[in-house]
Parts: sequence; structure tokens; C-alpha cells
Amino acid sequence: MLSFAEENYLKTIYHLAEQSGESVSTNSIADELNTKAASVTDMIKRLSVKGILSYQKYKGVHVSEAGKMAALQVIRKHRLWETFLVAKLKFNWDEVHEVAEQLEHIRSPLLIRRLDELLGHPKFDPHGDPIPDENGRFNEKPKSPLLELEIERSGVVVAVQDDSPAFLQYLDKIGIYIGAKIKLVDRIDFDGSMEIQIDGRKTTFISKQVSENIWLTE
Amino acid sequence: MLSFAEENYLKTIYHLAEQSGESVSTNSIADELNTKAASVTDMIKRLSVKGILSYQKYKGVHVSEAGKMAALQVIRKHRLWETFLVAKLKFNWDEVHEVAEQLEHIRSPLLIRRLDELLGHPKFDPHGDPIPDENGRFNEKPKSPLLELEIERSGVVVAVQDDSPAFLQYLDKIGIYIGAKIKLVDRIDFDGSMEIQIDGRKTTFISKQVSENIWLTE
DNA sequence: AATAATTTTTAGATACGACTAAAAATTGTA
DNA sequence: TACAATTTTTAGTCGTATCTAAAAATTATT
Repeated sequence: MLSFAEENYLKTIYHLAEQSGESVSTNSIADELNTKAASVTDMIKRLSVKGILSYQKYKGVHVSEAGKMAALQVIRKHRLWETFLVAKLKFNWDEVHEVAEQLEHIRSPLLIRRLDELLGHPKFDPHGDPIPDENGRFNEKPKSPLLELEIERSGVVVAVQDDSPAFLQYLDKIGIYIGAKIKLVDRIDFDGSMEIQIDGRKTTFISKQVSENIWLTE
Repeated sequence: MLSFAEENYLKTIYHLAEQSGESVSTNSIADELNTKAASVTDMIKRLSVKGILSYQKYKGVHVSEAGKMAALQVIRKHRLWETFLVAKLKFNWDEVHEVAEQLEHIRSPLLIRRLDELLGHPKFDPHGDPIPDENGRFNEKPKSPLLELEIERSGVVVAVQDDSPAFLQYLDKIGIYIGAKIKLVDRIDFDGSMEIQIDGRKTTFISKQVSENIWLTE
């Protein structure tokens, strides 16, 4: 059984491995967890003894199959709790992350089963991220960043890349939410910013950086 | 801020102090928490440095006012979560304790406020124990153990003293629940056991030990 | 290829929370 | 009161998780 700290490391390493597709470096883990490389080395030794990941000195780590399953269960719990907080406790989507970080470590298979039931077996969390099932399976909606949209074409927001309160509150402010329909009116070559229309209403300008963090489907 | 371990000690010490009314001994804490006296001595030193309790060597501990407030907040969270598990997630009253022991340590004032709202500001948990409010205030219903009931008199079950799954499952089996009306039909002098009638239905025999753990109101 | 820069690991400390064994204090009893 | 029994504390150890500083290995550069 994994401790809270072990679960947090595993989750972070899993995400980094998914993003890069390669072995994960000690420093990247330390950066992500706001800790020191020495602490990471200690922890990955512990996790590799437990069979959660494989590790060669100076060569980075790979998450094992057992590790992936364990990571997906933590992610499942995190996303179910986020969904619960928004759907049942009226949290805003920028308020859920910190609390879900705590709740994801609660150990009770019955609790998670019942929570999933209460929520109607949701497939996506409030940020549009897929919720793995009990077996770790999930399906990702096909999606592409708003950045890649062509002029005069539209898409529906299905997820956000960045979950920070600052970004989510900004999206709230300009009226972007999961499910919003966005049409690209114009692209400004100078800085890559865009003029967009949300739900057929008034148009807004967003920076290139923002457009990279909003994901659409056709 | 208190750690999980500190919160658990505090809660236990608070309960022991309430029961006995006196200073709480090292051994009684160790027994309750299934730990060793030496560990308790370590912890009460830490808690007394934090102003949570006052402590004189060899003389036991007293919970400070600050300690009582902190303890009541943990108890509030525990009992709200138990209520949530039964009311919203269809847990049985014998299944909630272990999970609530974990959930009570989640730190989020907003979460607890919203949970309280969702549940309609409940005043008692599924075992009949009062839920303190944000200020630590609560009212206990006037109640007495079934043991003290007079023959031919009745009362309504308002709480149970023992929260163990074994006891609660037994109560389920014989049809006793919070709100059940119990009439004392006869008392067996030999062993103190009782013949009772539940909700005006068939009569049952219960042991003296059971009758001590069921609390009634008029 | 040799040296410089970077990354990673090791060594050694620290805090928390637990333990055992032994010492000290308190309480009970002859 | 004095000795015995019990309770509590102290001293020392251990595992987890963290850190800093220094050493070792890898990668980049001239």
C-alpha cells in the first residue's frame, strides 16, 4: 500500500511520462513537486523497490504496469471528487483542485463506487479530463488546441490544459466554459493572438498562450 | 496547524476528558489509541507546547479552551461526513466510522460549509450524536440509557453509546434504529436482561450490556 | 579528446511519530 | 512507614520524508 507522499510522486511521474513519452528525469519530478532532486532520488528508490517503477541510476524512471494502474486509481479518485465538488457542492472549477488533492488519498473502495454512482458515472471531470473506470480504462475525446483552429471555423471547448485558478477565473470572466462554442474570427500575425466569437455572441481577443491551453472538438 | 496524528490524539483525549470529567491518564490514552504509553508521553508534550492541552508530569492532561475548540471542529467534520455517507451515499450506520476517520482530517472550511448546507444543517449524526456548529456549540437531547427505563414505560431511541459495527449490525438485525419506540415489557432479575417491544411489534430479549448502550428520550 | 557545465546521487542532518527497555515517580498494601 | 506494584517518563532506536553540501556521473563545448 502506498503512502500519501508515494501516491503524489507516482501521480506526478505518471503525468510527466504520459506527456513526454520518454523516461522521466529526477529534476523534472523535483520541479513539478516543488521539492529537491535529492528527495526525488530517495523516493524513486522506495517506489522502485515496491515495483511501482523501474529505475536505473542517472537514466530516469519508467512507470511499471502496476504503477500505471495505481496512478490511474488515484487520478480516478481525484477527478471523481472534483466532479462531486462542482456538481453537488457548488464549487467553481477553479476551487476544486486543492481539496481534491487531499480527498484523492482517502482509502475506501465502497466510497468511490458510491460517489461514482451518485454522480451518474461521469466520463469527464469539470476541466474536461477523462475519468478512468475501476479498471483504469478511459476514452479521450479527439481534440485539438484552439491555437490550431482555422479562420472562420468553429469548435466546442472540451478541456483546458492549464488548471490554475488564475487561468480558470480568466476563462470565467470572458465567458469560456466546457461546452462553449468558439469561432475563430481572425488571427493577428504580430503576436499570434486571436479574435474569437463565443457562443455566437460578441467577439473577444485572447493571447496565443491562452489559445494553446483551450482544447476543442469539431 | 495540527497534523493528522495530533488531531487523532486530541479527539481521543477530548472524549476521555468529557467522559471522566477529570484529568486524563497516559495509559487510558494509549489504550484507546492502541499505542504505547511512551508514544503518548511524546505526543502530549508536543500538544502542550502548542497550547492544545496542559500537562504536568505524572499528573495527566487537561484540554485547553483552544484544544476544545479544535477538537470540536474535528468532531464536527467527522459527524458531518458520517451523516453525508448515510444520507447521500447509502452507507449503513455500521460502515461509516472508518471512512469518517479519514475524511475528518480534510482541510477545507468551504467544503465543510457546503457539506453542512447540502445536508440541511443536521443537528445529529446517524448514531444520534450531536454535531457541533462552526463555533463548537451543540445541544444534547436529554436522554437516559434503556437500562434505566421502568417496566411498562416507553422511550424513543435517540443515540447509541457503542458505535462498533458488531453492535450496530446486531441492532439492525433485531430492528432497533434511531427513532424506534421501545417499551420495556419485563426485566429478568437473574442477569439484568430485558424483554422489550419495538415499535409496538413483537417482543425481543436483550442483554443488560445491550441495554446500557441504547439511549432513549421520553 | 579534454575540460566545463549540468544532472544526479550519496552522505549526513533534521523532524515526526512510533517502538523497547530501563529509570523514576506515584500509588497501594502489609 | 516501608516495601511492592503500577504508572509514567526518559533514553535510545527506527522508518518515512525531507533538506543541504559534496561527490560522482553524464552531457555539452571548445
